Amino acid sequence: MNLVLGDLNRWRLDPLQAVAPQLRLILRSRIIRNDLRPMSRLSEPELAKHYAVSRQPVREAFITLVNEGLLEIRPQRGTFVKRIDYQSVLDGRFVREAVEADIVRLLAANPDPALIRELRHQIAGQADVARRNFSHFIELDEAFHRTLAHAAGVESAWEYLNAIKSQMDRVRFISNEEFPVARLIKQHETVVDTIERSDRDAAEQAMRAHLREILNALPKIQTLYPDYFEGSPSNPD
Amino acid sequence: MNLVLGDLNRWRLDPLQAVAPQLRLILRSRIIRNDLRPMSRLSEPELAKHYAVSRQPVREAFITLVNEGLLEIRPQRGTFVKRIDYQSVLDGRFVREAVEADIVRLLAANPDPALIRELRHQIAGQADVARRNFSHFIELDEAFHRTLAHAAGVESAWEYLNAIKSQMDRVRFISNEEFPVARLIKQHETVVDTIERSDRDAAEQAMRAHLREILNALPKIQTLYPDYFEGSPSNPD
DNA sequence: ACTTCCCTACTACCATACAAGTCAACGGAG
DNA sequence: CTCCGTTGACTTGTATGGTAGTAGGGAAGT
Repeated sequence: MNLVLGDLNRWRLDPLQAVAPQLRLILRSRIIRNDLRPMSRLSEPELAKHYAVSRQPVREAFITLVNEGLLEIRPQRGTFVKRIDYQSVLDGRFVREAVEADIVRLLAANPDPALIRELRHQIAGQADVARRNFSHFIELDEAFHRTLAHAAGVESAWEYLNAIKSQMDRVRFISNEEFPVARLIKQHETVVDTIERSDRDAAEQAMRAHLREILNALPKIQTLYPDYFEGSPSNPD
Repeated sequence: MNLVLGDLNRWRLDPLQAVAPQLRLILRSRIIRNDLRPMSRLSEPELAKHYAVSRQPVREAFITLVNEGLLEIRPQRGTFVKRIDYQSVLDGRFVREAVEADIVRLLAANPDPALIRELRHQIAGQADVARRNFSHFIELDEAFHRTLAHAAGVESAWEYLNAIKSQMDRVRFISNEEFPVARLIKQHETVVDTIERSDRDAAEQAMRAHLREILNALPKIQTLYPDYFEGSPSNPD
């Protein structure tokens, strides 16, 4: 069985920069976007040949992706795209809710008009691309939440949440139909509104409700694509 | 200038397991315990020779430690123990406060007598080793907080916080004198008491107060050891 | 028909060699 | 003495070969 190459060659390597980090980004993106599917096999030599590099940088990219929970290396057996750990998604969502609830509380305590304007501007952009380009919407969604963290003065806190966001985004890319984009945007608006009128409790609740949205979609998706998950109720491994 | 080897050879490598992960754990532990100090240089070939392995596994261990924010590889220049990013410690603490506040709220909503007993047992152990062995106390402290996460059903959430804990522990190991262990243990007791009597707000506040304790020590330590930090007010890089 | 063993084709892991960039010391020119 | 270019000993990054372990298929034995 050979590797699922797809349109892998859309990506180009910059010969001036180190190869391993570039491969890391490429593979990471492809896994999150479900272009490389769970349990599919990644062959070190095959990828190396395809990019005309040696096996070593490929291997180093693999190692970093193992640390991010996206790959699984089974020694002397092979390297595979990790299935999505159901419980980890739930727990990651829990972490995000806790952190971002505190963030909006901070912001609502002392609303900054410039920030409100910026957020409203971003939301307008989200509405623009809403249905057309789901992948683009996720980027804008990422930017929105990152802006909140930045405004609260805890931007590096957001870095800590990257691995969490990755797993949640994987779920979204498996089946974007399950995510009511219009509603998500409405929730963004509610968050901004409550911050603007300095209603800390309402802002916190709005953010918590927003981040619980995935709880509606997750079970459906797990039922539709059970093979993509592990550690789930119906697939306890 | 050569590497600070110290009593590096206290550690032994198990020839049956892969070398790179073992090196990763050894180096990680030495960095967190401030045995390898910020900005000190780590030489790939020197470490390789010392452990009688090749450069490759050493290099792979380095890469994982870069991802954990403990090392910094400057290409063609050298590999150095990263200085502690002041803002990252603050933001990491912020994340922990948010998450663990929600955790104890969950636990207080439905207190489990068996859990309360277990936690009290752990606290007794903490008091035992309190002054004698600071390193051991930190391990028990880690176990305490992990037990809370486990009981709340979000143990894998705790995994996401590991990198945060690492940086905070580095601060503690730089100068353990600044940390009033007796008070920390008292705060643990307060957390357990409030959970037991199902006082959610009090439990949350107790945990938040507990995790703000490092805010007292951090500025002092930064003043005493400015070279160990970067991104701090007085050392803005 | 079923089990056991071996052989082959893989794999990840490690060792070694090579390439390319960095930096400091040295030495000669002005 | 000062300045600048060169050199050479470092560094990390990449390439490639070798080793041990795994899995699967087929042959031999029960």
